[in-house]
Amino acid sequence: MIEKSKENQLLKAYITKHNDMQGVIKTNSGRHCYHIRFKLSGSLTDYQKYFKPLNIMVKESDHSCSSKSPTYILENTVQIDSIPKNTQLYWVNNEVENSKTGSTLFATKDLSPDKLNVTAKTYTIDELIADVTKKVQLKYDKCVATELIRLLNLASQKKDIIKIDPILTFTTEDLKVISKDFGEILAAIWIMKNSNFSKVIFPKNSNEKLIDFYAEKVSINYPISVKSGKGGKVLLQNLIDALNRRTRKHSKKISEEPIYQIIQIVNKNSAKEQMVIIHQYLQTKMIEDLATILKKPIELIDLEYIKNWSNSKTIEELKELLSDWWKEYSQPTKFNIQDQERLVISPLGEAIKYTLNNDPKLKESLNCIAKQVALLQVNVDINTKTMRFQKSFFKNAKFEFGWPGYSSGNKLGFRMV
DNA sequence: ATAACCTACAGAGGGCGTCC
DNA sequence: GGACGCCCTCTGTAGGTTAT
Repeated sequence: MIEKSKENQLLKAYITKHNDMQGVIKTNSGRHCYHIRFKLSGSLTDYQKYFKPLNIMVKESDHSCSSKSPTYILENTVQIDSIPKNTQLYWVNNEVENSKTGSTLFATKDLSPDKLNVTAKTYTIDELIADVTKKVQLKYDKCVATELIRLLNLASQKKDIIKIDPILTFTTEDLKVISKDFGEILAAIWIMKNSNFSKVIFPKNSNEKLIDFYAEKVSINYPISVKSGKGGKVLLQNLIDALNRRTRKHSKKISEEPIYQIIQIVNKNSAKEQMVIIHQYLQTKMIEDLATILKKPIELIDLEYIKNWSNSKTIEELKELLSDWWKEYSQPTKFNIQDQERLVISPLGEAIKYTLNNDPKLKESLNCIAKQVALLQVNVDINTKTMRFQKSFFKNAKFEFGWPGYSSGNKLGFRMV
């Protein structure tokens, strides 16, 4: 394992500078270990060729910095300025064709409306199919483009379950990415056909998080959200942003909602901090019990204290101290960790959604707000043989608090159930 | 420029109810 | 009583943004 050092920091800066000149864009990711991350296509021989002018050689790495993309070691063969000879730095090549897992055809978001350049413009079904067809033909080779175009045309049918015959040649992993990103475009085509919308418009990606597109009927734009597979959670903040965007005549003021204080806590505090503070605000039994274990008054417990406390003990000691508490509320399963506060914060977060969902006032308040935010959620699920669509009206749906979990780093959210 | 933080996207896999 | 599928909990990645 190569640790971060003054020397490889310099090496990273040196490579970054060269990449910038070559137009190779760096991807920011500081996870797991100190490394540099950028895309380079080809094989090891091609990489050697790329790095040769820099007097850097590429080696296979026995340590992996990413489970999706391969890790290599970059090493300078001569001294470069103040970088000593043989300084090593991990490099993650996130070029999609080299992915170890997942799709090897489509990188994350490559098939999204934003990347396909169809945002901020209104489309009828035919216009959308025509434009996306053109974009896909430019971007992918004939085989891939043909299959994607088949999907576009198939989505324009008046049924929920659409048979794909002959079956698709994509792998299951490709199909996940297609469902997730291309699904937004397919859903737009499907909903126009199946709910008599005349046009759709995709907002610019940066603008709206919860709304994937707007569909037009009799000159009114209705917000629509798309989920693929089992669907993810949505941040509470997105709810508020979406509501502030469109003022409704009969909607109550958000600040009068019981959920308002929770939202404030979620907004003002980091993902980890809020898990402590919400428990304190709601005065849960769980935080009382934790206070007993920590031997610290509830109001004096904060993230900093939990960090210091948990990281001053061994994992075995923590298991002994916390096992009853975990058994009562939420059981973590990952123990091979550096950030030992996880063993306290993760259960607090996993448990808080139940506390919130079991509070009728809060849950009703969440539902009241969420129902106003969009017209429809369209679920898309694609496998090699079928494409399934399902629509749910927000006003008839039920919502719950949910949390994507500690390792995601996300704040408290909600989802349609 | 870098490290740390944040967010969108979820998936993996085990428990558990149900069917044969 | 084993197979199967659903559902829930816990775990995860890629890529963008912010603070220093």
